[in-house]
Amino acid sequence: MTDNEVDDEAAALLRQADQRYTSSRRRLVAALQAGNGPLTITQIVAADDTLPQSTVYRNLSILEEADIVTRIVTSDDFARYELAEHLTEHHHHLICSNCGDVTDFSLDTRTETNLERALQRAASKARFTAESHRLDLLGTCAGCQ
Amino acid sequence: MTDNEVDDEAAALLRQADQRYTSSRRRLVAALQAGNGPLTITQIVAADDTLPQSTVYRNLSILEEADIVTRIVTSDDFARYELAEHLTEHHHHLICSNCGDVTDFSLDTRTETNLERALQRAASKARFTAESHRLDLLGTCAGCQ
DNA sequence: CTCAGTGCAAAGGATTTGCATGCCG
DNA sequence: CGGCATGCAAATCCTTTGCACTGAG
Repeated sequence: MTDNEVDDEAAALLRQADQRYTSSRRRLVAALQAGNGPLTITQIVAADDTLPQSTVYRNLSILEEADIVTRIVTSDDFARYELAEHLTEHHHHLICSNCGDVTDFSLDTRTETNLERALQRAASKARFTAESHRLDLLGTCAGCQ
Repeated sequence: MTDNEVDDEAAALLRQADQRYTSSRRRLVAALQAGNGPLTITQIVAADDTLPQSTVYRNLSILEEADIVTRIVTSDDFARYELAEHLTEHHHHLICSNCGDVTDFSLDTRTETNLERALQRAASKARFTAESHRLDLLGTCAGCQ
């Protein structure tokens, strides 16, 4: 999905949620598209310091409710946000235990499909209705070696 | 690993970290063994209300540092704690999006091994040193259907 | 004009910490 | 006895909210 398509989709989703696609919200979506992994509020404010923190928090929460962004928590004290999966590609996270930074990666389709199947089996055994899965790799990033 | 073995191992790890295995700490380890998934501070205090919150927080953090317990964050505002992986079995989590509860599950060895390999490939491609992985299934638990 | 969106500053809530007391070694 | 562990209460810090103001339709 190109940047413009994401933009259009975001506009549609917000309209559907009776929300406007304001300048702040556009800039948030743009910031998230620019990052190569989920971003913290601090990182977003640093990248665009015309956005006050409260606006960032408030709008991210609205974008989350409209299913445009997803909120992620890792282990440190900072929530991170990324574009919702249907606006990107299914992917996973490399989480650096040292600096806390998070970047995206993907598995090959074969592995992903097999995993999906195994998870489905495990879920039904526990009478659990699975909606999605989340897979993180913990370790040390290239910069922190 | 039996409960007693866990206890012995915990004692050894604490000694190694120059920490005592006090009564509060024993009770925390016992509480975590009893649960069939990671527990929140609230759940722990509810299960053993002779433990003051501050002691629970403080000791869990010490136990975490001694590599006896692991701290987990899901999406809600409560951290959860479980026994470290080397004191249990490798497992994953079913996270209920409705009630927030977390329970354990495992994958068959075959799937787990293949996954491990695929992750290793992906990690080295990103010059990331992988230490462990974390796999959660999100959805609705049996009780919340 | 109206009303949602904005920005500041103050409030909220999980978690942490200071300090006096108690207890293990 | 000495020092770590404990428990209470106060402090922290990310996050949320109240309120008055601004701007788009």
